[in-house]
Amino acid sequence: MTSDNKRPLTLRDVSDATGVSEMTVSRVLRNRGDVSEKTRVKVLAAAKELGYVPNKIAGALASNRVNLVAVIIPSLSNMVFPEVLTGINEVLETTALQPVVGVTDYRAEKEEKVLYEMLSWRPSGVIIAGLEHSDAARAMLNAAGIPIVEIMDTDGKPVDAMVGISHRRAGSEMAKAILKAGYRHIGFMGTKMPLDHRARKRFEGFTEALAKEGVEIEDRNFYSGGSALAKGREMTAEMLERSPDLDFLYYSNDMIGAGGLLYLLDQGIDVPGQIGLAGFNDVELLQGLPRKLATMDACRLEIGRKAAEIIAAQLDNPEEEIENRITLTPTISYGDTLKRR
Amino acid sequence: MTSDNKRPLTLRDVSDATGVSEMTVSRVLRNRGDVSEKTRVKVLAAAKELGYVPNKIAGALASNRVNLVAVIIPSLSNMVFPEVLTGINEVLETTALQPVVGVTDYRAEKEEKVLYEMLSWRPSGVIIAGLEHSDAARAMLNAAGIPIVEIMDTDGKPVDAMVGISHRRAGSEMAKAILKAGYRHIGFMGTKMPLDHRARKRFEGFTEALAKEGVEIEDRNFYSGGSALAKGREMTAEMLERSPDLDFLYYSNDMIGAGGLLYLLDQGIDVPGQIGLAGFNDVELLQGLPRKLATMDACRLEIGRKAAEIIAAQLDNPEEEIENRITLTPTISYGDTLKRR
DNA sequence: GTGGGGCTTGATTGCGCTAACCTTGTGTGA
DNA sequence: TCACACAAGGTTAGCGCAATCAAGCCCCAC
Repeated sequence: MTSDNKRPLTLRDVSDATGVSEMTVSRVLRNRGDVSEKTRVKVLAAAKELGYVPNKIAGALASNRVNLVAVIIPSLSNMVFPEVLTGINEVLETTALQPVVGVTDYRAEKEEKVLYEMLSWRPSGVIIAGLEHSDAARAMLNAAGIPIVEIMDTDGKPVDAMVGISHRRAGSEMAKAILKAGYRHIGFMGTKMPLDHRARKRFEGFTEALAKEGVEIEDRNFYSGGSALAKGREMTAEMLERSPDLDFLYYSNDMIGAGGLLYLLDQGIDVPGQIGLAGFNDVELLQGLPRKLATMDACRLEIGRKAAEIIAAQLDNPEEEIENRITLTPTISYGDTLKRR
Repeated sequence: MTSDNKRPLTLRDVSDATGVSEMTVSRVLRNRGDVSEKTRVKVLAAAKELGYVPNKIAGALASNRVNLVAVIIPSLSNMVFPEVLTGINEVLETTALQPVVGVTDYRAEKEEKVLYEMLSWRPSGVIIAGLEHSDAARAMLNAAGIPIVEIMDTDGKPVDAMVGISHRRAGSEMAKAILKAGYRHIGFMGTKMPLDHRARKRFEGFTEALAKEGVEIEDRNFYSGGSALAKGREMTAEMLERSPDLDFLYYSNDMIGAGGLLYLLDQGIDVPGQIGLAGFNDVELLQGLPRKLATMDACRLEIGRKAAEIIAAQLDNPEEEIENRITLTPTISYGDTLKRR
């Protein structure tokens, strides 16, 4: 506990110290209404001297305005969501809004809890990852009466606005690229995450596109926990032991893909001649690998930016109709591990 | 904007719907005070049916209690702070407290702004990275009248409590280990971050310990921005070109160290025979590298846990004197790149 | 039957601030 | 010289909820 345990300061204290009314102090601190330069200076000096910090709780209650935007995401421990946050921040910094982040760990019941908790602070908007929510969560979003943007994914119906990419399409595009390059014996590796709907959709899009050409995934492997890079190595070793005839490995994220790549290079296997590889996400990390992994970028920064822009625009002018169903197009990057015919 | 734009619900609405007073509804929703099972059930049903979400702003103002803990960190884009957050979360989840994260980008003026913003919501405690703050920030922390824990670093004087490691000592320990292993021609690579005080302290500790043995750093290189892995490669290539006699490279973080390692292996250089390597942080990523980089773990999870425990304990019982200056001891991990004599 | 104790519920008040209105003082133009 | 506009600042009334205290109710022991 820090030193001086006196009663916390209020507008009243600043008012007493300067001789002007509380209202005038409030006006000065918010830069609102007409205040003479003289009193403005005096009030600011006193507030600073006393160390007064306005109580936003009281302010929010009185004005019925809260400059917070709830941002609800599944995880902070891979690079994808921090980058989305960066995009959100970039835009919100140009406004009076502030993001507040909640993490769900990919669990619907936690999402519900976090959402409830955040809504109880009456934010001005919500940015939430995914289109899949519990009925209760969806009901809360509907009833909140504030702008809602669902991000990352556009394969489904949003509550209000949405910004993302089609993961189904991303999977299918990658499948087409792989087939076009001439690979036919394909293995898949991913996370053991029934609740990661976007990974699931990519997988579905992938297998469907293969099926159209009469190709089936010949082996698959899932992991959970641990270092993704190490897991990528392990799983790849296992899979090639089990299915030595594979000529392509598709990884549900770049990190395990990088692990697989490092393993294959260690083993002296010809990549992409004997075996081709691809991941997903285009993480920065890949730039430093001995060979560049084929991947697809997920437009993370752009998703964050657009989502924040939608919130800001709606708050700015609720009447205005703006584009609020945005599907971005991820670009495939062939790198050095997906040979083109 | 979501559908029904009616006036937001209040306790009053639930009260009207059930026929009991607002106070009783409040009691039910907070599980506070004696309420008969019958009315409890009735009220909960009505609240759920209406989709009522309590207004914490009003609640906080009335009760003068806010169950938020402000967590202020420099960045989310490397793995170190998310892991600290995980530790904080683990502990706070066992309490009624909730973390709220603010990011400073290693800039003092932004730290000040973020702190001011967070304090204006009157949190119950603050966890803030580092011991270096602007005078204004320190004044705010002092005047806040709530538990403050400064984390990561213990080389300095805290405002209140602190939990971390001595980065100066971490640097010096690594220097000793390197010398003991017989290396003498040492290069250093790090981030171009005058404001990362912990990196600076490690560097100082490192050079001082070397100096004691009459050894000086022979070359150094700093980077900013871009993929750390790629930068590690580039800088290492440059440095070895410039100073081919180096026999050890010390990196200020594991990510650039990993880049350097991959580069040296590519070049067929004998690691650790010809050149030894070490990084800092013990990131999970290292597990998947072809060779394990020597490093030092920064006790990130534990720092988060302990910090949260201190906050929780102080709020629980402000009188109780608890250990609030905790210096953890990082353990050095030799991996495969720091040969021992 | 009756007084008292515990359980349950209700009424009042105010948290710190801001929206909306109101008052005062000053300068300006006809 | 006077009316009037407008800038500068004050007054009043809540925002939605929880602390506090008071009141109602029921049941049991004596």
